[in-house]
Amino acid sequence: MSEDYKTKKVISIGVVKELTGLSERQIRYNEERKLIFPERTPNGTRKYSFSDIETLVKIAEKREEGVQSMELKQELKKEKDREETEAQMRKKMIRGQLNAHFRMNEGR
Amino acid sequence: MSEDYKTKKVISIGVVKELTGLSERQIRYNEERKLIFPERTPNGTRKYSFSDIETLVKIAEKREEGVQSMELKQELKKEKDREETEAQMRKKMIRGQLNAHFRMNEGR
DNA sequence: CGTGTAAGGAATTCTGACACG
DNA sequence: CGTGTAAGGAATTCTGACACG
Repeated sequence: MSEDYKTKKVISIGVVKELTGLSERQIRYNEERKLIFPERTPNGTRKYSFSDIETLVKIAEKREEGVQSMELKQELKKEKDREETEAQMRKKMIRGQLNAHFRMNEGR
Repeated sequence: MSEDYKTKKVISIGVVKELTGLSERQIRYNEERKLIFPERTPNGTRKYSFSDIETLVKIAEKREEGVQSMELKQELKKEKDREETEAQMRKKMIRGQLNAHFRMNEGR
């Protein structure tokens, strides 16, 4: 529980730089544009997750194709919405199965 | 591939301190005793994985019970050996299934 | 054995700004 | 728009050592 290695914000900008090949400037710029949302330690140091790193790589690829921040933001939002919809679907499916299960046992 | 969030060494000692509640001294001491193996950045900063953090927590619990480093080391080694044995078993099982599969199709 | 601490240095990260295009 | 850079400050991390028990 609460041990989601992929989304936990524990990585400092130096490591993100290594892992993505981007400059600190580029990484911070994507935050300024509201494309990623690192957390801050009490003293203000940014902390990123592996998920953030993946997003940064995707963004960098798109940018090379000439895609601008506004469009990137909308693409990311769409992606997020889609993921949330899928999560909802899974929940409903589980609920449905549970209901089916209990109906099945009602005849006891 | 190569995206194992749990074992990738990307976390600095400050974050490890937060996540485990241990002091830097305690964290470094466990390395000195060869119980954990952080990597180093080019300039010498230690980098830990989520897996290291879990190990540290386990060690801390044992230590409170009075277990010493030598014993801890042997326990950890046993654990590691067991995991490796399990990995071997899985490989063998897969190989066995593949063999069975091909034998089945030999009759064609 | 395991842990705290003061010491001094080296590397990291942060912000706001100017620059280029 | 996206990115580089110099500037100055604040916080992090490192090592080797002395201390206590």
